[in-house]
Amino acid sequence: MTQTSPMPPLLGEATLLPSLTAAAPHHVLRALHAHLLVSGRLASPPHLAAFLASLASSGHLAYARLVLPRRPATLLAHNALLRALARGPRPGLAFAAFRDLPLPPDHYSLSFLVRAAAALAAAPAAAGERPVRTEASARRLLVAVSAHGAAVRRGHAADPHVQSGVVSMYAALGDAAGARAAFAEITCPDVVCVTAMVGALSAGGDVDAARDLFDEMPLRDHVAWNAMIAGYVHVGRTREALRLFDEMQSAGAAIGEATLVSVLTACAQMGALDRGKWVHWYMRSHGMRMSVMLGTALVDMYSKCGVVATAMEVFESMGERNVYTWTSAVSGLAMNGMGLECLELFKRMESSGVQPNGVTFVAVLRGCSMAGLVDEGRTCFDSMKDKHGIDPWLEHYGCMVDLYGRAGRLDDAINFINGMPVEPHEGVWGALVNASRIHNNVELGKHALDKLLQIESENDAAHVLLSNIYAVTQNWKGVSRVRGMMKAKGVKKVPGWSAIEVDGKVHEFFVGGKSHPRYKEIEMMLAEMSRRLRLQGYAANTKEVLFDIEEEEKEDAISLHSEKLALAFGLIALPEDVEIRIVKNLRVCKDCHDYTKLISKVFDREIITRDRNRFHHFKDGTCSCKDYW
DNA sequence: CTAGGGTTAG
Repeated sequence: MTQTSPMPPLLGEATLLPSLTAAAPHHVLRALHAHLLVSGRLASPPHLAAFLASLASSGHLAYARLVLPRRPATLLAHNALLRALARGPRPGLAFAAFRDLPLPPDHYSLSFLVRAAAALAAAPAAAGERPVRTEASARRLLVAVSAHGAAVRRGHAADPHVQSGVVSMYAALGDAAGARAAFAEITCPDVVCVTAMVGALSAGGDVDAARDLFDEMPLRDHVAWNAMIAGYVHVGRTREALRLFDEMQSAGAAIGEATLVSVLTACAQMGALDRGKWVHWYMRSHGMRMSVMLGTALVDMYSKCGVVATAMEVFESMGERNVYTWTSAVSGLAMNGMGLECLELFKRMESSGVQPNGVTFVAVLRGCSMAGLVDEGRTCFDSMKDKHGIDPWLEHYGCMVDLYGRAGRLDDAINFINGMPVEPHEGVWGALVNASRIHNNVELGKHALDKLLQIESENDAAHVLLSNIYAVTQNWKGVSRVRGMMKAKGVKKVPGWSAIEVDGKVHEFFVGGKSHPRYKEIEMMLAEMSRRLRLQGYAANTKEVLFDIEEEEKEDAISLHSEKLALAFGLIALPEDVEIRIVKNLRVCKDCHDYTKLISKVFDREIITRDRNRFHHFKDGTCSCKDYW
């Protein structure tokens, strides 16, 4: 190395600054430090600032605190540190740094402080802690208010960067009123502030207000579009999300990763495989990098559309995976009934170095329970605390009851409930109800339903089930009592629907719905289906089971569950060599399940139904769930 | 040297 300039050529300006802002291992940071010292660049405020940020984001805070006081205090350096802390894993540290500032803070300092408060508010509960309203959340509110207060006191509350931060900070806290109030203070909000408010309103569930604001925006950039699309996805209004995405493309806004992640989430929710595949194609044809988030969203979309093989291909192709990625894949295998593969993947995750979290355990426990892997599930549950230090949530207890109950080990399920260190919640009793249903234990079912209704007096499905039990056991007084209870409490059944995608368009069917433009054909097909099933000896059957879910309301005895309408439409509208994919919002009832199995055989079609809980892959007269759901 | 949008379960 020849030294022709006063600066050593080890690292040129072009490579030095970017490498300074990124997180790096300790030995690299030491080398950088030495380099900066020798070259004299540690005296340059931008270099010092970048170096401090790099130290902080690499977690070497003590190191940063050692370097900082030896240099003349500049806000530039201190702000860089604040910024890194605010974006780091422990945003609370930014508050300590703010308190210890040797100079009066400027609008940069305040914007970072507000960001730190927002990050703190949004921070998921500590590992193992079930997300609940605690003193911790009250403290977060105080912190947020104090950050906002500091901005006001220091006279920086009118800075646009601070303002947008304040709005999204209240949104992160779930304080929609706070966000509205802060937004109302802004005399002339710019695009960024309005976008923050669109996000805040969506997060608060008021998407329509968000949309009004969005429509009034004089100028919408791609982030504003993304915020609005995400808002719709967030509340499950997926069709509106996709429609807005179409408008976004027509408007010529830049489609980026965030957009596609939201679009994929929408496709996953509605089971729109064709649109999901289109996004995948779009990514490839535009040379987009398969980032962790995009890859995860793809794995999730393919899983929720029942195409596990492709989900796994994407998963395997990813260079980097985080908890979300692994959990998506584990959960995808679980809901498609692939218990052994699910367990195997979970073990791979454990050795991959990515720590599973509570959600991962919900997924793997569900996988075990779907496949009847009782002992394996128990081992997972025990390892959660012993090996991973995660305290079980109520959801995990519910999974365990489901695991024992489904396998017919009702005594174990009851003993497990009795041994719980916390009060069982609705999910636990719901799992016991379901187990009683599967194993035809009316007494236990009634007991569990009573408990469930004590906790969730408005639970529509529980009422329906209880009434069904009474009906099947010919207790008509019981039936009318439950009906009366429902009326008195104003409990309404959730309307059932089934959806099917044809040529990229999602068609929805409701019970007894005759509004579809091709209803005449559907009706004829239904008649044809009945005729051919009768030849196979099928008779509508609900007598054999003591009580069935029948979550979906029929208007009268002859009308059909929405699922059968969708199935008939699929038989008409899809080519013969294509599998029929149905998504429904409730669980499949026994009759529809039997019916679909036979249709798959008689019509020689593969049928894939996603219900509220899981997938059913019907082929040749059998179902992947082994009649066990 | 700032700001706004995005991924896992139920």
